[in-house]
Amino acid sequence: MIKKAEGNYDPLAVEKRSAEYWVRNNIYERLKDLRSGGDRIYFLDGPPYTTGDIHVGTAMNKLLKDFRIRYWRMNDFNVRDQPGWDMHGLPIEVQVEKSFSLRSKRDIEKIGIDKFVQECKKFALTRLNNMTEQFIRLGVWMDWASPYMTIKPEFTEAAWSMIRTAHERALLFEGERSTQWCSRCSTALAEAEIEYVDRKDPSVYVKLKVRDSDDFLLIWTTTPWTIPANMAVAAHPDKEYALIEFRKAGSQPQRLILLEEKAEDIGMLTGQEEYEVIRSMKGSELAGTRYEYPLEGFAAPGEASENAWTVLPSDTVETEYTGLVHTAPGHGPEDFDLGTRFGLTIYSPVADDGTYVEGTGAELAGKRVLQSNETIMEELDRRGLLYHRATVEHRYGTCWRCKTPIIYRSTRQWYIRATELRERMLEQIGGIHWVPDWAGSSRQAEWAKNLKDWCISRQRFWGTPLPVWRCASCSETRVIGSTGELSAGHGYESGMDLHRPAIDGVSFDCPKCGGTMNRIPDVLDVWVDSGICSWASLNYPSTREELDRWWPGKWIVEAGDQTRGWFNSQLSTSLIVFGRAPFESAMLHGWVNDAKGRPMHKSLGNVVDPMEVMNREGADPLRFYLLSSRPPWDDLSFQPDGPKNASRMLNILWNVYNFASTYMELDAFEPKRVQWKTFSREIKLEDRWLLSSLQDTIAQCSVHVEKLELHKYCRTIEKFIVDDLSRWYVKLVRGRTWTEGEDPQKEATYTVLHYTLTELMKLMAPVTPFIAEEIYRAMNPESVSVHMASWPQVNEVLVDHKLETDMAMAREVTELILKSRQEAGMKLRWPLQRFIVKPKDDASRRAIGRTLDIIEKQCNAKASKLLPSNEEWEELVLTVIPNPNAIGKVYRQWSGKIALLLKARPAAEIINGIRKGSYTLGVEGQIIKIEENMVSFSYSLPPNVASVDFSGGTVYIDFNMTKELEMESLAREVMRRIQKMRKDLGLRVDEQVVVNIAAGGTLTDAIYEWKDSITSECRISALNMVEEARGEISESWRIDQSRLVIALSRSAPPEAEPAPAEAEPAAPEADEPKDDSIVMEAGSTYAVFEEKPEKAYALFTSALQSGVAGLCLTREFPDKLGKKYGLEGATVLWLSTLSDPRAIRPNDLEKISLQLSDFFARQTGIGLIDGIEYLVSNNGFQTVVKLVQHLRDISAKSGAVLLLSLNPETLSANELGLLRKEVDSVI
RNA sequence: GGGCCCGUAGCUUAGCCAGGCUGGAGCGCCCGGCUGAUAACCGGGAGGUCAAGAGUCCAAAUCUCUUCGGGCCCA
Repeated sequence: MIKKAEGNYDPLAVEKRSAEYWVRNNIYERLKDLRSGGDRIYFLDGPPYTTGDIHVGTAMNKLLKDFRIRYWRMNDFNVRDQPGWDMHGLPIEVQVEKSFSLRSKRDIEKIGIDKFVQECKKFALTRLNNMTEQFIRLGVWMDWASPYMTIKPEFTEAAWSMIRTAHERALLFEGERSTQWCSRCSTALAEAEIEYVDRKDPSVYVKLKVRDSDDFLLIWTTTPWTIPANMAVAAHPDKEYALIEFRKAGSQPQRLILLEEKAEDIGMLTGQEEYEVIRSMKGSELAGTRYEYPLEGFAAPGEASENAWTVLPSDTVETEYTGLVHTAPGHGPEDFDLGTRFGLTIYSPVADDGTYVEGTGAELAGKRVLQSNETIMEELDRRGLLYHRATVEHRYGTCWRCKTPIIYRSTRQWYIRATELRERMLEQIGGIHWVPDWAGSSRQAEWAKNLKDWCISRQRFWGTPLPVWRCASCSETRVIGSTGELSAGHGYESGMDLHRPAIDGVSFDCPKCGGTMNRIPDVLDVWVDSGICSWASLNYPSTREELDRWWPGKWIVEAGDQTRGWFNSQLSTSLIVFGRAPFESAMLHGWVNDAKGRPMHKSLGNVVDPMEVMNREGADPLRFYLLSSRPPWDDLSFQPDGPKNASRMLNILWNVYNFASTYMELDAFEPKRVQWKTFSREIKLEDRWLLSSLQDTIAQCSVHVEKLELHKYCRTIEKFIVDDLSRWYVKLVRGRTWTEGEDPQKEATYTVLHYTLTELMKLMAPVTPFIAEEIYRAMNPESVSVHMASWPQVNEVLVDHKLETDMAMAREVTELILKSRQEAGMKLRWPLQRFIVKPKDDASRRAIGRTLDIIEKQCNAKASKLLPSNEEWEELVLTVIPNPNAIGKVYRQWSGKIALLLKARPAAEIINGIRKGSYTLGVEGQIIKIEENMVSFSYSLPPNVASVDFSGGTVYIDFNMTKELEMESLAREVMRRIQKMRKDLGLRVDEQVVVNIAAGGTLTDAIYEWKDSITSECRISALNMVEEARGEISESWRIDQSRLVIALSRSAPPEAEPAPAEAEPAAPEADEPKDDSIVMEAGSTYAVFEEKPEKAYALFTSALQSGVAGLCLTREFPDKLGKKYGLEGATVLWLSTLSDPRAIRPNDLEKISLQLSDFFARQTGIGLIDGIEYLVSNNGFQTVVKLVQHLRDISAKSGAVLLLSLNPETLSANELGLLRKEVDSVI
């Protein structure tokens, strides 16, 4: 049975209920079972890093995944949805270092690698659990029980195997290169681990003295700390350089060699007054120029070679600054290349912790390089070699975790020859389906074109060990590809942890020289771990089974920054192992920035915590907001109000659900019992319209979801809920649900609402899974879960586009009339006399024609009229406008009089006359002929009528009030106030009340006139006009100028739930004095006037005890009544709208009459009617009196006793008098 | 410096690919209404040089180019 919604929309409560339901009933597992036979989809989760808490970006990321997985499942796919975790690497090492207060790598070695690594593992696992909880709270359904983790042995094996394959294919090499290095972490970093930030650095112009000359080469650099390692100067061979003499008063002239075109700019830097080009030369001519090492004696220079400290030609030099580039092959990557080409010493006097090594020079050794810029600049200045210094702000790389600025330093590292993979990678990128397409065709392809060799070794601890062993004596190397191979090593133990330091203890005998091979102590770049996850998580290469079943992945989705990250690492590793991409399609999603569009950073203090948002607004609102506000691939500026607004929309949905379920429960609506035949007969225009609109919504949502335009999907749903369902449909059908008793049209509404909510919840299940589950299950108590339902399909039978456009026109007209009413200051509660529609064509006429009563009702108009197309409304007033000029020309002195006469005549008569030929008037005995040019005509609106144009014509709105309308308006004002008071009293919608009103004048008249409507509309059992109004609550009101006091009381004590037997007091029968003084005669009718029906029941039970048959018609709950009075042997007919076999609807008078008549006709028993007032309020006084008369006559014939019980306060004096007349005696 | 994305009301945005109605919404603001879906909701109003400039076209928010600003990726 459908139950009323649980209170107002409380996202947190709904989410708790749904989440608990899912866990308690294993819904997720059952869903997977349900879809296990479907077509397979391998979804690949990009593993988040286990560093702490989820943030809005990761929430967005998982949301997109969750959405698509749920959608796939609703389309019967069997989805592999294993989530993953990236758990190795520097970020965790850095955090663990902090927790141990360690400051360097050496400190780690001091406390022991084992302890450190164990702590890293513990850290990662704790964070993993924490983050899992958070994703679950967000409503993400993935296989949280068995995620893949990059620290597991199968990942180590897969990584080793990949590296072994790379080695076999000659794609693995060790080389000395200029490496991006973090001095704090003492390790190399890959491109993907570098974060670029704006940073201020020195901008320095340094003079290098040309040998055996007074000329200087002018170089520019931002890294003075690399000058000790200077080995050469680069110049572009094709550019024009010049030797220039700069002159300035009070200074020695200086001769500098630089790019000729830059002479003026450079001169201005130091305020040179004039310059002279002594000699121009090409860069190629400059090549070979020897200069003096600038820091001789201060820093130790690198080892000399033939080209050391000379100008070298290089095409990479740009025409910026001086065009002469300081070259330190031990540092910059281009410098390194140039140095290698010209046989320079690769000199890097910097240790792995970023300090100058011993022997660099007394003032430098042991100093941090980045802090030595100043020392070096001062020294250069002292030597007269500093031409100019300033600062520059530029983008500079920092370590992704500790934010230390990177340095370039030449080291020996292990590389994957990614450059070899480039062509194949581009080809694969072209074959992948990218969303949006520029993500692949432009971005990823652009990245791949610039692909560099991948440095995979790190000098750290917490990571997958590099599987390379090397002989200490002969340097023979061996790459291990599996634990199988490893097991042949010394120190290997079965099942051993493959991490450092345990793995470092495994050694091999050198096959070449018999020496000992030890592992190179490096670990792998973490991007290797995540790069191989598509097969490592399938336990390949240990077994092939899962790989064959699933691989390659169907779809991945990550933020745009993964172009260089996960997208790249997956493509690279997969090309090595399988020669193809590991996924078929990829989607890019945007970043979630702060409200102003700036990226969220702890340092900026603008980070939004998704858990906080969920705890405040709820997960469903957050989800809906994140998906609805922008296309997934655009960046999103997170608005603090966003989730709140989404919640407001969901609240409207909830209100619709609340509305539907309230009445469904009240009427015990059973969707299964609805018969199509009845339904299709009773269905009304607005029902068919909503059903059609729903089909549109389904169709559009399906298209949007297929195109992954989730924002459009969300907006389509929002529009349907707010505009169509709530603002229009519910408004239209409100009246139907308010009718009492069985009503096929009401049932049709329920059916439509039930179907609509059910389908809508299926549509919403992927985006707001919690509320969708609650409403879906409330509507379909026998169903297990909305998430096990199938994605809705359009039912073509229900589509009616014509009706939709017609209804749109009806809404347009309604809105215009309402607007017009508002402008006229006429409240909606006051009935409008009428409106007239003048359609401009037949189509509009048909549209308005079929929806006219809807418009009428919505505008609260008593009547309306639809004119034939293009026909003018006959009540428009035709007025004649005399033309004094034309009249005066002919009739001179009479012209004023003629004009007056014309205006006094009916305009229609005049126009008809003129049309027929002429119209004549008599003025002072003269016949005056009115010519066509003497008058013109115009239509004007009758008084108090407004006209508004709409797309299909014009509407005339008649605002004229009549006495009757005013009465009705006042009555409605009274009703509204009673309704408000009912609510204040906290009554159920179907509960009866007694109302006493003290009012005067017109108001009293209005109330009398509309009494029937007021009593039925407000469920009043007795409405009394009194001098002084008293009741449970009373309130004083003002309507226009009149005042009134309304008092309101419950007519019966609130119906309590049937209480457990032991709580119920013992039947009071024995204690109650029986009133034996009254003797009831057979065939008579008695009325008992009493506040509570005690005497009546006493009489009834005593009669029963004498053995006669009894029948009781009551509003009381039968069980309760039985306990109280012990009505053995009596039939109880229960007046109630609830569905219960004993219940009989209070407004079903025919049935009531039938059953009672049947009883009274057959025997000489006693019948008690308790609750006359209830019958009165449902059927009107007159009708009930007729029933009483009818029963009285029957019982008089058969000799039965009819007993009526009623509270005299509930009827007016007049009514009581009338009733008295109908009975034999009043007790 | 290059590649890509974005720029529409105070804020968040639809429309742009396939040029053509009065550039639609939501939030906020102001004014009003409704009252048994109601700690809700509904209507109206004010608020736009569609980032700027140029071009194509009968017609440009939409197509092209340039510039400026923001983001991502890379030099």
